[in-house]
Amino acid sequence: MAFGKGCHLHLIDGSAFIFRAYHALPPLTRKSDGLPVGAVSGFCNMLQRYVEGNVGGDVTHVAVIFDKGSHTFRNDMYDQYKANREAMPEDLRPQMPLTRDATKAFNIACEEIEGFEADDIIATLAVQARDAGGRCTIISSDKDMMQLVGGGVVMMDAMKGNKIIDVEDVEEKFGVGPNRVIDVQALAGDTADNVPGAPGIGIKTAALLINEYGDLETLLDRAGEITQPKRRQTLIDHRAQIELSKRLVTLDDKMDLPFTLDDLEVRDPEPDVLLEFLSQMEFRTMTKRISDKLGVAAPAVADVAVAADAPEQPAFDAEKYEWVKDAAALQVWIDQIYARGYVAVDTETTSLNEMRAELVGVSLCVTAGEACYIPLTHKSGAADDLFGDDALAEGQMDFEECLAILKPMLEDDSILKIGQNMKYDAKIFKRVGIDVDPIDDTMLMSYAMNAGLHRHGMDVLSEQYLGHTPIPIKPLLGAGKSAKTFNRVPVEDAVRYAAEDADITLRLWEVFKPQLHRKQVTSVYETMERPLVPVLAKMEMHGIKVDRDTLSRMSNAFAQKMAGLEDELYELAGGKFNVGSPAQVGEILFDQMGLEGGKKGKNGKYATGADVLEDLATEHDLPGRVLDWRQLSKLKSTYTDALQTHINAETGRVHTSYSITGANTGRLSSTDPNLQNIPIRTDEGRKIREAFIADEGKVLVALDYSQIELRILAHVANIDALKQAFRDGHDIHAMTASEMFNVPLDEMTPDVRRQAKAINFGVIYGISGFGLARNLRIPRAEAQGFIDRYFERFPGIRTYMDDTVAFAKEHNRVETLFGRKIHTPEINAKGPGAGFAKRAAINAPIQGTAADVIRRAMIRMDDAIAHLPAKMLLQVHDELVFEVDKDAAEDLIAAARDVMENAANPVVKFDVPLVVDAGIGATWAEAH
DNA sequence: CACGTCACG
DNA sequence: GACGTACGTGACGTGT
Repeated sequence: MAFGKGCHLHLIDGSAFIFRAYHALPPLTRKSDGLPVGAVSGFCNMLQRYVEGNVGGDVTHVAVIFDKGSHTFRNDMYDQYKANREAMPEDLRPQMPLTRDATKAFNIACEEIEGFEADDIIATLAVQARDAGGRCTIISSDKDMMQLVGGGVVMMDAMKGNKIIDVEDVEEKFGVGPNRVIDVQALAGDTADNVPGAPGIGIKTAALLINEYGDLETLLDRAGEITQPKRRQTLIDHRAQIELSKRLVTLDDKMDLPFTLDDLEVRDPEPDVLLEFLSQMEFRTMTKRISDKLGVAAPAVADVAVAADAPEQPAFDAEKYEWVKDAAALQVWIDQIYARGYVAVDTETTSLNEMRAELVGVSLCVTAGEACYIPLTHKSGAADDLFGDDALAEGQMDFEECLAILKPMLEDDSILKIGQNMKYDAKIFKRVGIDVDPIDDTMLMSYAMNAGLHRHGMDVLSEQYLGHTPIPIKPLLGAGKSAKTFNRVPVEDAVRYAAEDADITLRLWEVFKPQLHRKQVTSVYETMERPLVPVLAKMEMHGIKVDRDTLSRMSNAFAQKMAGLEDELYELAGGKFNVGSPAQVGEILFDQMGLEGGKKGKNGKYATGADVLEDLATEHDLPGRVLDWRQLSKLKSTYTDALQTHINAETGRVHTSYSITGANTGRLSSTDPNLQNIPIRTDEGRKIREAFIADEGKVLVALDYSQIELRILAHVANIDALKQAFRDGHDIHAMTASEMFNVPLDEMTPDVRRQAKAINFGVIYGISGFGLARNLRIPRAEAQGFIDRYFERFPGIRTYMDDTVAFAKEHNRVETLFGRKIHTPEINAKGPGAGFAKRAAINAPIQGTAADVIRRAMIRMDDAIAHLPAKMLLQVHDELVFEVDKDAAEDLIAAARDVMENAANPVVKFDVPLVVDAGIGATWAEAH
């Protein structure tokens, strides 16, 4: 078919795909020869997803366009063009030709031309397609190609869920239509490509000028008419540079191409060619997956290509999983487990909440591909049947009999029990009287190796490391109101699903186990991840007593106050509105009442956050009242109301669940409910802590590290003045203020101290003048002055920050003092993402080291307080909360404080003391 | 289900 | 007024 009306051309920006694939994946190598192939693998996955996404679509022609060589006609114009680009990573270079091979293997046209950038080829093809009366979609988010949009040409951002970028989006980004984009770029320049532009002029100003004068040439000719003197002079002085910039950003859309649009017609992949390539790359699982999809047998060559030392993984086959119905069948599995010495275990239950969940069945796996499920309490009737048959389904072992057989194995020292998120299963087993030990946990292994690269849920891990998409649970359980619990799932379906989870877990373990050592995280995993599982399980199961009446009384009081505020607000606004709707609040403030300074966010709504409303409070009464209402609403809905629903009916206590892998830095996170964000900063909120109480005859004890992150900063950045202040027990913020502002300590004012405190925290967060200015509400220049003075006074801090960022750029990760690795995959990206990654990289070793310290304390705590009538209940990042018999409180404080203050020993010897403050009380409010 | 907002360290 | 910016989390209500 000749390209013409009705045709649709897709042009894929190959380089963008490659770099995304490279940064998205951990460094994989081909087993047989160690060739790096991570980017190729990701590239193939993206192509495959792209192809699948187009099945049934209207695309008639497609090509992947690559850059060729690093020297283009633009370098002849300007030798500094793209001169600030970092060199291509060593392990990416050999993969470049392979991505071309991959494109051809998928039977997609693959084009590159010496001396030209991919962008020029894309421009030429897009124009050809448009002129022929067809449509063109450029798959890229590169702003350099936005000049091409319009007249049937759009862009598509594959990284943002295939968002279409059309003329309107271009106008939003550049403030001018696509035909004037190059004029704006010529003025604004481009840091990423090292296009100079006009100094001091950015996109905003450029768009303003272009819109006023029509186009760049007119603007430059009439530059003398510009009223602002500085701007006028800039344009006159830099005319040549601006004109050069325009030539640099203008894409060549009239190239002579050695092929035509017709050569790009969509072709189906040829299975033999594609699978041959994939198996050469030794993408075993992808070969299997794609051969399944194409409906052909995986080629024998795939087996040949697999290195001899890599045991061939059997394919996943749900039909092979066994339904264990009686003791004899189970015993066969137990015998296998003892012969092997380890087993992957998974439980199925009625709830994700371990304190409410009832055990429904157990699955086991000893060899990849061979797994079983032991259903125990499946019901035969459906849940929604009013007269539902609550009888047990057929073919299930007796519950107690099964547990009696499993218990000795699960508790046997010589049998390693492998789980994915073992804390969950261990708690379920604990509630039926089984102490599972010893354990390994694939989720924690992944976290130790790959924190920051991806999340660590089974679906992600299976997809990433086994190339297998697990059977989804949704279709089995349903969703919304008609959702049922797992004990209502027909046993045949349950066997496939549940046994597969154990199978996946075992396979992941086989992949991860040898990697731990190679990635040098064995000791992190074995000393700071795995031992935390039983510690947290105990804390969570113990829970903390919460008084429902206190909460309920507070809820009522909040409701009354809110109703009063609502009346006042309706009065002020001159009508009813939903105070809880930021959109409506914004309309009232900025449209209806006409207050100044409304800023709209990306979805066109006014921002009405606390900072905005606080600034407006001087103008009008309404914003302040909205803030008061919001505070009450927050306290009521998130705390006094919701906490009541979390009080366990059996224990009368609240049982949170800690996630070990929730935060990339090593911190824990807390859910259902989150007990790490109970209010304390305002008096009203703080009262909620009065509902957290000790059991009769006991008290709550809270111990928290004093300034732990600043102490760690003083140590790692090696700042003598800070270290000495901590040794002397001085007020660290006052000391900082004194050093910076040359104010003697005894003349320190609270305000100066407050500013120094903000700077101290800012440093930990990767300070910027902008951020500090906003925080302190001072002019940006003043904030920058503070920062400059701080670095002048404490030069070690700057060195630490620079070194940390340099380390991150080289290794794509940072480390805590205890060896925890935190990946920063965005650190070498261009664009705003790099700024975030940089600050995160500065913060992570500090926050992470503090997290490691308290983890170590928690792991040692059990033994240290075993002789006391005390239980550890909660962790809040730098604080531990205990419940202890009244008369043993002081003993507990002594023992726990000793553990906490010495938790870094002997691995890290801090130059500063770690200091722990303690409090005792009948409630958490008192104890803090 | 995304977003804005706000609670904590 | 080149850009967009303090670090790390989780839960709630609104509005699509």
